[in-house]
Amino acid sequence: MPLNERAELLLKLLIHRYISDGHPVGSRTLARETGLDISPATVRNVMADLEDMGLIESPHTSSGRVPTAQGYRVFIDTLLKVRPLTNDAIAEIEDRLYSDQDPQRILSTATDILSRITKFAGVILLPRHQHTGFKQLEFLRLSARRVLVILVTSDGGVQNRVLATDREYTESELIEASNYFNSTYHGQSLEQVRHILLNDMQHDSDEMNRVMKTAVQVAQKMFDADRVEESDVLLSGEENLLTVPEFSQLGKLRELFDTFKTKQDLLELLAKSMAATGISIFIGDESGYHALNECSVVAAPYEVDGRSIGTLGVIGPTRMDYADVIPIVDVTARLLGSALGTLDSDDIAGESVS
Amino acid sequence: MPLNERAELLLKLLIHRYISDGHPVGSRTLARETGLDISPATVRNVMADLEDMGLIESPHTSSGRVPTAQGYRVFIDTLLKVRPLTNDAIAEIEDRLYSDQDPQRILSTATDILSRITKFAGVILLPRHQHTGFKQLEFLRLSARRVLVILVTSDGGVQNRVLATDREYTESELIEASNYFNSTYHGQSLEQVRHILLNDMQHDSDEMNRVMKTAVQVAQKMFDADRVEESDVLLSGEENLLTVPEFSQLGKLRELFDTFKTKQDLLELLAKSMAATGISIFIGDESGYHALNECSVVAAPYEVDGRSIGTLGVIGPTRMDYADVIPIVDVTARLLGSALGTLDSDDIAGESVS
DNA sequence: CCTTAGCACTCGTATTATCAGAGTGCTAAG
DNA sequence: CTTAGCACTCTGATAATACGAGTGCTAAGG
Repeated sequence: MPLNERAELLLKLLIHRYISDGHPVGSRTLARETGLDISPATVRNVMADLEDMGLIESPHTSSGRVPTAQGYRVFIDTLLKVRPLTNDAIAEIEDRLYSDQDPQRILSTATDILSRITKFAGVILLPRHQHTGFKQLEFLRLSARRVLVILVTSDGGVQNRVLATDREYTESELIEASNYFNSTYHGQSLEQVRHILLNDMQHDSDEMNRVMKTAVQVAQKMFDADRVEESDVLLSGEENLLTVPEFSQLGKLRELFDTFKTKQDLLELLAKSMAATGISIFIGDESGYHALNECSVVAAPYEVDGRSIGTLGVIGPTRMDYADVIPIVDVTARLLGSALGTLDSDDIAGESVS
Repeated sequence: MPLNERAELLLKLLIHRYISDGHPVGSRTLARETGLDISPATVRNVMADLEDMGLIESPHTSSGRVPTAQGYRVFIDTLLKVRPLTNDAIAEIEDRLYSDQDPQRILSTATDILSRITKFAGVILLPRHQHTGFKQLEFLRLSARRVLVILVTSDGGVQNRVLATDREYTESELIEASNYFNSTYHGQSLEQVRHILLNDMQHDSDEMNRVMKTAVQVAQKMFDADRVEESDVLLSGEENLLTVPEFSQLGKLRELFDTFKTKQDLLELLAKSMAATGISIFIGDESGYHALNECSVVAAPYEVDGRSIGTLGVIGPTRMDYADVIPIVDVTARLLGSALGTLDSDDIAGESVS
């Protein structure tokens, strides 16, 4: 069931039209739109075909047609010409991303950029720390039984956590411990470190001296806590969705915001995008999540050193201007990747992970 | 213009009734409600008086009456009997707040508690670090020109920031610097430290050795950055407001969420509450912020060691059940204070701030 | 002087009817 | 295959209507 040229043209025009003014579009309008000398009746025939193929539908017996998720899919995959960003726009994104040194803040800047430019919600799947390198671990004694553990990763990220310890450690024990730890695990990936730690815990503790045990125990706790953490998704600009006419029913909106709050579904969806290469687009119910029924998600992984470490994207109504949104997501992902990469290469020679 | 007993009773009943079902309440309903043998006409006379006093108003010429902001004010100040929390409920809040060691997370748990229980939005003004004590500053060399600065405060809080430095510092310089810094400023309040730092910068640098300068410069940067930071307000449960009938107009809602996003107004409002003692309640436009027109904010400062260090509260529609919300805010503030205080006293003897 | 019954009046809301406009599907002719 | 014509459907706006709830006022009664 290949589309002939005219059907393609009409589908494309219909979607453009629908995206730009949001009303179902009828045969007369569409006939005028083509520029060709073609009558509404003819258009109606073609539209009937498109409807049979499941690409468009009419909300009511007699109002114009509206694209279905499948219609958008065909449109995006085969008909869409994206509208590249101007150099100015690119430079502006770049400026904002490069104006900070702290990876955590850069990431949140990225979602902010996405939501501000698109006027929808920006979302980002934070880097999975398993794939980044271990760089440094420091212990700071806060009080008798509370130790602050600071983990520095090769991408310049810093995490800290206050741990309640089982027994009291002295200042010097902790220093020794961190020295031991840093020299032992230097240059490994976090994933590897975690594995080794697990092993070390299984070997009976006799082989290890007390200091090693200290370090391992404390670090183990830290890694454990890190795994549980579900703050892996950052969202911003949700408020933009309030004024999107598609979401004018408060019930829908509530459902959507609840989904945003738990983040679980978003996380899974973005994980899918990360597994793919390039831009992923989930249209309407394609995502499989009920709350995202009327939403589309445009996402792209961002890479450092040629490896995808996370995904960012935009969540908006299915009726969004893909030609605009796609390049924005694309460019932001690239620039974010290189902004993070820059931090990386800023490391002292010899400390980068192989 | 004092209210006689019957007028008070009627105002109270009217507000209760309005709070519970949201419809303007008329004379017949109210007459029935009293239990007294009183006719609707009599009630109407009283209502007319109350309207003259500005305590109630009718949305339209002929529908029942609704309390005005001023009416709520009188109600809350003189007529309201709060509904204390059950011991179970208190214990539950306590459990959640005490189940964590990290002040940052405890604070965010607090807003979560507020929003979950009240079904409105929870908000918290984070502790003003100026008033807490300085405890420890550590420098960690990340790369040639990037230093991680870790500031530990006496309340157990940890802040870290990556700084790009003007020149390269060696590992040992940094250690010396932090030693110098920690011994010099030990036990001072952050406020004091900041002041001394400012002074130190003004004295011509000749009097200071290089290490001192290092520490001061880096710390100065850190404090500066901290001051600018406007992440002083934490909000949660905004999505609860989506289903509040009062906010069914998307325009209003959008305005509200924008206010939430910038946080500036909330910050000012909560600052007012912190200046007061005990529960503050801002009803409707009393707050002075247009977006909060139809909202009330119930807030209470939380104290550690008898000193208010922040404020938490609930943002909901003016028509909220104050009898429930007030004790929730009150109890949460108290428990949060003591939860944070516990962390404090956990410090090793001699390290607490006088 | 306070209370109350009665009554006319005002609005808001829901229901219904009506009508114009937009669009469709079908048929038959070019 | 295209197109004109036509009957039909459905939406949305507008107006008419009726109804219910509630008010304010007045006048009578305690």
